[in-house]
Amino acid sequence: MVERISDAEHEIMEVLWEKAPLTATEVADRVADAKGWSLQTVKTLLSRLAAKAVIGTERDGRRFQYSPLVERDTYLAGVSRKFVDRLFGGKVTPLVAHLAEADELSDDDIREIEELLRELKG
Amino acid sequence: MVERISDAEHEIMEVLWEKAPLTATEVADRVADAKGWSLQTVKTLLSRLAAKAVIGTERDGRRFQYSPLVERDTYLAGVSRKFVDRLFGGKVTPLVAHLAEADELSDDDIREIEELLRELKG
DNA sequence: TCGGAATAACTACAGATGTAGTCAGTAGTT
DNA sequence: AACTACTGACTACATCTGTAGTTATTCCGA
Repeated sequence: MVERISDAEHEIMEVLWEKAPLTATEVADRVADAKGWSLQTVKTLLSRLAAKAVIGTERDGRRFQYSPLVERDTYLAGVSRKFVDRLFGGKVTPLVAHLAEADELSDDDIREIEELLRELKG
Repeated sequence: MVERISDAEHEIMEVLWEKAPLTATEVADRVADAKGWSLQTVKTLLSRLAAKAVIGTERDGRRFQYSPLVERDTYLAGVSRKFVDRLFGGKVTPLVAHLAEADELSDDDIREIEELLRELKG
């Protein structure tokens, strides 16, 4: 079971999933645009993630290199599962149905998903 | 925009979405099995939901009748949107793809979804 | 009418979260 | 060798969350 990752922590993870290892400063640079967090804030989030053993640290002189210890897919699987369980009784179909009815699905989306499902069946 | 509803609060909402209006005691009875919360806890959650204007109260003598002010569908739409935005770049297809690859989709699920999509187009 | 039971309002409190500030050590520069 | 800037470690603090306890009021039954 992957530890709970908060919203802010998740932003950091996305950066590290895209490229790792990175130093705290490098991570801060990459979230600066989107979030405008101070370097200190980023460091706090990195510490918390490291404390949860979701990312690993490797000393590099006076600083650390941070890398994810959890695959993005693994994390997504856990979160998706929880989401579907909590809101749609664990069934994916109602979720898709809901998104469809809420007009979240364009015709293109529908075609894409149909294609995907065809491939799944072999 | 619907206010953020916490996990515990969501449990309460599910009860009220199923049947409303209900008094605090009635709500407590209905979540007792699943969650084992004390009556006080349920009342706190009801107060917080009322403070957020997600449920409404109507005086009934010395007590309150609570009812949802937000439709379940509306709420689900908002939460689903946020979820898909945050984790799948706003695209539903990758979500379905992910669930599929993570073996979260049974053959039956796939058939159901295909059926659903067919209806959507027709 | 009086006392107990029910009920809302208020208070509590620890842990998580978002968002930093401060401090102390170290590496590189002059 | 001394100073400065970078960096991790520790501290801070308001808000949200989960989970109640306490208090004051009010209604119903004896």
